[in-house]
Amino acid sequence: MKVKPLPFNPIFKALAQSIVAAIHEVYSNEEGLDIELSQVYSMLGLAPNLKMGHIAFGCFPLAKALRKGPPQIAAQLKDHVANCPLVEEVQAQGPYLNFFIKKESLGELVIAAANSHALFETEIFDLTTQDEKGKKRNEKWMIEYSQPNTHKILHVGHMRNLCLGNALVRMCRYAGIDTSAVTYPGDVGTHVAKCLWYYKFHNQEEVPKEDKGAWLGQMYTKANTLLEEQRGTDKEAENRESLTHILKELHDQKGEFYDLWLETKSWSVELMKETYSWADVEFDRWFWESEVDAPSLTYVKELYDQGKLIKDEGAIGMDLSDDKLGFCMLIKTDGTGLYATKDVELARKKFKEYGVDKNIYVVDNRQAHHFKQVFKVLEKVGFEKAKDCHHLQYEMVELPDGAMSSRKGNIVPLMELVSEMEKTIKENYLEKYLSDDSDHEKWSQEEVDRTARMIAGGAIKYGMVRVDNNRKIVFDMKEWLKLDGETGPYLQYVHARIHSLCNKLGYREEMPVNWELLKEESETALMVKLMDFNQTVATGVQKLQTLGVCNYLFELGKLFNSFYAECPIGKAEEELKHTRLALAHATGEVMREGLSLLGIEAPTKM
RNA sequence: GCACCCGUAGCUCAGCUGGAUAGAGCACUCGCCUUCUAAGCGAAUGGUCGCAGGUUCGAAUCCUGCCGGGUGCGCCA
Repeated sequence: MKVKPLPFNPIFKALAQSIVAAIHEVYSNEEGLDIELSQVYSMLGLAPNLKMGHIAFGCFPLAKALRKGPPQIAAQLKDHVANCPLVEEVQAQGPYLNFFIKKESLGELVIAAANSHALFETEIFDLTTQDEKGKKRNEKWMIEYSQPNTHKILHVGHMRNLCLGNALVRMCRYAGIDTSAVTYPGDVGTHVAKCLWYYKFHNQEEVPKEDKGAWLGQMYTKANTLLEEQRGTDKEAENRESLTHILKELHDQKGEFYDLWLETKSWSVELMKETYSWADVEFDRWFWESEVDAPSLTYVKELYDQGKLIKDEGAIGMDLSDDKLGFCMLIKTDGTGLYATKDVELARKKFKEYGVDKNIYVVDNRQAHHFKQVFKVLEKVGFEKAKDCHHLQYEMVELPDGAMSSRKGNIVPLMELVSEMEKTIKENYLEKYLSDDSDHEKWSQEEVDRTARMIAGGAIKYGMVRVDNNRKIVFDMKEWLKLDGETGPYLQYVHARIHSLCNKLGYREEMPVNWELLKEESETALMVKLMDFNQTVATGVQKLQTLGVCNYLFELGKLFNSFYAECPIGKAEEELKHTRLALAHATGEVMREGLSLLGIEAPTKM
């Protein structure tokens, strides 16, 4: 992505400055020496373990310019870098300069910064771009995610897209990018016709009072089954005729099926909204497929009239074989458009309405070819913004026995997973709080329900975004109901523990602290990890990946749990108690902030 | 046939813009609640990084070929 990382980490920045100065001091006479602060900054990283140091600088990239071995460079720079005010000690270990940072610096610049929230308000990217008048402004991105079809059911497969897109939007916004979140539901097409066909001619059931969207999804599945059964029989032609008739009414926007479409669509939309609300997702704009349908056809016809498209075998499209992308069909022989046609129009609409610098599509990897074609067509017809369109692909969610398909009906409806999980959580963990047992504080039923909801959300969302986008997720209900180990609830538990701890010991930001007292390895490890939070998010935004943040939070959680087990807080001497409490609180703040980037709520007790 | 993705511990996965001894979780085995939430902590076990070459001071990481699995490639979306 276009954004450049800034030297936002004050500790890294000070070290980088110090290293640059040292290089100039030591090698002032050398030729070809042209090293910049940002370069050195980007070469700094956490040391592999605390015995070696806190932050490491590998001298490899300097070796070529200086024509010296990296270990020699490290040894020569060592003494010149030691006077950096934040540094306790520097060691040259082979090709590396390893820095030990003063506890005072870590305490003030990391712990105190997290507790005052200054850490979360740091600008972590160079976000400015220039507008037409040369005026600087922040980058504007658009992320399109969640493209569910109406008249079908939302299942766990849709959750990956939803959780990934939501997390990316939140991460981009955290990073200061002006990001709009948009969705593109499919409310037209043959799937709708099939559903309405079954509903009108074959359904015997009463329309339920509630959950009409899910019920409608079953109509669609039944329609497919019946159409499949009647294939090859004398009904086949009749069915095809009916479907054509329905599609025509939908296209003409009049007739009984059009009215039926409006009504049934609202049932599906209700289900979508319920799901989005559950997922804590909000969209700035809903782009309906029906809304770009007609304009897309008009536009493509214009392109054809301008001679930018060709007719082949009766269909109109663009020959992209020079780009090894085959033929991109845009108008079928029957004169109607396709998916690609609408996406060409939608891209133009997005840039026109929002004037974004980057247009990202979160869509599964089966559409990779489709988007390459669409973007190439846009480029070839002279749409300059085509270069700013980006397909973010991810792998599918499958069931142990293969791919999910609402056509076949072998799916796990999302809300089924949610209720199953909430039930398990209550039974295994929360019901004990309802009793008058003196071991526990008593909770209200409402608190239990709300907490179960948060934890189920944490488990599902974390499960969806913790693996690499390119890796398939095999959904196994049994596995997902286990809530120990690397899971959302593990992270939420850390937050709940910290909250309860701070509550019990009366944490206040103004408590007198002495950072020098944090001598235990688990304390240092936690501080160093906390220092790396913003960098982790920045990298995630650049790579459009969520797993980095997940790994970070899990490691942070583990470090906290070790610290919690090893370092008594309540029983510690007053000054140490306050200092440790500040460290714990800072961890809680980073955990809460990090979870919120993933769209996950952090319960205060569980 | 062509294109893209995946192949790391028994299972699920990190690590991949080359760099310090290949890491987690689950499962299995041991230990830790009269002490701040045991959804936790500690310890032990477990790997020819698919195979073969190449580039490099250095390769799980980059390049080439092969093997195995998945997906896509004109009238669906």
